[in-house]
Formats: sequence, structure tokens, C-alpha cells
Amino acid sequence: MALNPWFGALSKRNQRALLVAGERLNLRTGEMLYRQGDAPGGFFGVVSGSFKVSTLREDGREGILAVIEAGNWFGETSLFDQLPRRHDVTALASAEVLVVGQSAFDALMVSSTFARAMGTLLSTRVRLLYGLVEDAMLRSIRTRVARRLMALARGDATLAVDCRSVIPVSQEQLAMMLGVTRQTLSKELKALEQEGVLQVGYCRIEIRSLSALALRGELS
Amino acid sequence: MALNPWFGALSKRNQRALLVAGERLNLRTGEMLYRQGDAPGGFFGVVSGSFKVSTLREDGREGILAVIEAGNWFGETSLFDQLPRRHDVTALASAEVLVVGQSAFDALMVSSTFARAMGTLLSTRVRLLYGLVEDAMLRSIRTRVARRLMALARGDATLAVDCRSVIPVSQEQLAMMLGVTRQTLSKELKALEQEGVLQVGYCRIEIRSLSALALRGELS
DNA sequence: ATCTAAATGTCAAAAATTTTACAATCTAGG
DNA sequence: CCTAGATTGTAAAATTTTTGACATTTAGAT
Repeated sequence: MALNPWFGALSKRNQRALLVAGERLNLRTGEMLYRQGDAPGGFFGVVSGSFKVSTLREDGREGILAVIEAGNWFGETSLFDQLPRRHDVTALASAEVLVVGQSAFDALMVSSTFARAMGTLLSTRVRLLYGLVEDAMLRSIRTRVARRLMALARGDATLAVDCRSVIPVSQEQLAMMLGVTRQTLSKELKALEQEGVLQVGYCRIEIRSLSALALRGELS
Repeated sequence: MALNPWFGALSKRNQRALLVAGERLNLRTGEMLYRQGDAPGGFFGVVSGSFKVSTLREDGREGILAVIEAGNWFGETSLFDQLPRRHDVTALASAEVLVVGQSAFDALMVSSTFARAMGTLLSTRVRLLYGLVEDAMLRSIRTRVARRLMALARGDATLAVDCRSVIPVSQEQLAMMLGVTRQTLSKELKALEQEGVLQVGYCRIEIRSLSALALRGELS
């Protein structure tokens, strides 16, 4: 938890306040934390496990918008604007979260250092989302694959510097994150494998050369 | 300015503080307020005129991410995270903006009501961006055209209820906002015109039936 | 060790989108 | 009024992506 850059940058006082305000909640794999349309209320910190943020397409298929790993905090938007949840959030593995309710959150927001920190959290989210919009709107699929793999390697929502080299994800899931079909993604992965950038396995993608991947995520 | 929902919801005290803190700045058509890579600093309120938020594609073409009209406030992200500007912002017509600098902004943020309002502003931005991501990732072009026209009709960033029925935009620009070619967009517009939803003119699109358009923006 | 459901590989046809190209139309400005 | 530049209409070819359809491989359970 303390490894998360945002949480780590909070004052000790605010850190403690958040941890004290949060109620622990356990979820099993596949269990949903909330769904599209649910009433607002709840700022969440992932203690262990991970979640996917997804939405249903009109054609019934699922689009995965983000993967949230341990250490990250999310769900604040509804606490500010009181509007219903926009997405489904589902545990990808058995998980534990801290739940900070609306009233506890409001109490914390009286502290101007905490309020400022929330502004920072929201700002990083805005930047991430702009990145996603640009990716989807105006980058080639090859570039998007590279960028998404980089994001997954460093734990998506976090902006941590450390990087895992093996990403445990099925091609089906990765395709959902990119909004393309599995076949199209497969072709791109094969090409990247041919170039020695990746090593594709069963439910797992290994990054052989992070620099080469980064290069491919920048241009074209 | 007071017509903007966010600004209107601020306390009179905060409204006045913002207006006092802002320096006036005038821009001519086509002049840039800031560019990608610029140093942070500056929260902006549009007094008159309008701006486009854009980014350069690798192929040299331009992608328009948003249009900001009079009454809206923007640019806060860089003030929170101190990171460089991510986009280009250009005046679409001769415009006047209020510029609130970093130090003035920091002073305002001490007020917890103001800080909370900033959280709300960021939250609406997050929601809008999620909408854009979903549009680009998993909706058909027809649906996206309908949704974008609705957004333009109500002034994009604002969430105002009132609606203009004539949107002064060229097909080229609208195509840039959607990340498709003009020819593809043209086909969709023609189809919507055929169905009596729109009336397409020279640099102008008129909405004939808002309800029909809304319907088309919901499904498929 | 074997079985089974999930995941991946591959291909061809169909559909959608971009590219390329040029004609027609509109509007502001001289 | 009339021209130049910008905008729109249109269409065929090229490219990309999706659809649909199977065969094959893998990991985990029995």
C-alpha cells in the first residue's frame, strides 16, 4: 500500500486517517465490487488482489477499461459528483479492499492537504484517460498494443517505475482492453514476437526488450 | 460565466476570489494559449470566444479532443501534478480568458470549499473522458456521430441543459473530433439526413430532431 | 495418465474504412 | 459581381478489420 506513489506522498497523518476510515471488505474471484448504475458512495483502496473495470457493449460483449492492482485507490468520482457508478468493477483474483464511505470521505476532505491530494489523484486519472482517448482515436493498433503492454507491465493505474517482464493476460482479455478482435490482436502479437520484442505464451506475454517495446509505443 | 453550472455552484465568495485572482488575456483567432510540452501553470476561465484542444498525430494530422466554449474553466490538471501540458489549445475565435497562476491557485486551494469544487470539476472531466474512451473503443461510428453532435449542441464541456440546434462546424473538423476520415463521416451524415434527423449545410449542421438523435446515440 | 474446458493458431470471405482523385458548391473579400 | 480558396459530394481501388469456422495446444482436474 505504502509503495503506491500517490498514497506514499500523503502525509503520515492523512495516511493513517484514510486507513482508519476504511472498512475492510473481502471479495472472491469474479465477485463484483459495484456495477454500472449503482448508487454512489465509496472510495476504495486495494489491499490485495486486483480488479477489472469494465463496461458492457451494446452487442453484449465486454470492454475492459482498466485493471486496478494492489496499492491503488479508486472510485472517488462518484463521491464528488454524487452520480451513479459508470462501470462494473470485478475482482480478478480473491481481493481485499478498504472502503471509505461518503461521510468518512467528507470528513477527510475538510483537511486541505487531503483535498489537494485528491486533486492530484484525479489529475493523474485525467492524464491517463487522455492517453486512452488519444490511443483509441488516433494511434495504429500496433502502437496501441505496445503502449497497453507497457502500461500493464508497470501496473496500469500506478505510475510506478519498476516493471515486471511477464504479463499474465489472455489474448482475449487484452483484445477487450484494446477494443479489437482476438484475431487482429494475435496478428500484431505475432509480428512483435517475430521482431524479438515479445515472447507470447499461454495466458502470458513476456517482454523481451522493454526498450524496443517503448520505441514501438512512441511512433507510427 | 455565471451560467456555467460549475462556476454557478461555487459560493459567491469563491466566485469573487477566482475572478479577482484571474488576469485577463486576449487572443486572436488561431492564436495558441499553450502547446504540448509547455511548462505547467495556469487555470483558465473562458470569458468569451472558444478554444479547441488538439494533439498532433504521428502522421502529421490533427486530432481535436474537445471544444471549450465561453463559461468553462480548464487547465487545472497541470497545476495539481506540475507536469507539462499535454495538448495544444488554440482560440477558434477571438477570445478572452481569465488566467489564474499557480501561486494564486495554491492560495485558493487552502479553502476547503474551493478544493472540493476543484474535485467536482475534475470528476466531471473524468466522466466525460470515460465517455470518450468508451465511444472510441466500443461504439459504432453512427452512434459516435450522434453522441458527438449532442455534445456539441450543448456546448461540450458544460453540462448545460439548454441546447442550440445549429452547430457551426465543418465536416473536416467533426471528422477530426471523431478520429475518422471526412469521407466516412460524410456517409454517416448523409444517412442521418436521409432519416430526417439532421440537415447538413455548408460549415453547419442543423439538428432537426433532438430526440431521434438521442435515440441513435444510445444504442448500436 | 487422461480428460476437458479454455486458450490459441490459422484461414478465407465479408464488411468497414482509408486512400486517392477530381468535380461541384459555397462564401468571403476585392 | 466575381474570383479564389475552402468545403463538400462522390466513387473506385486498396487496405484493414471483423466474422465465422475449425483445428490445435495448454493447464488443471479427476
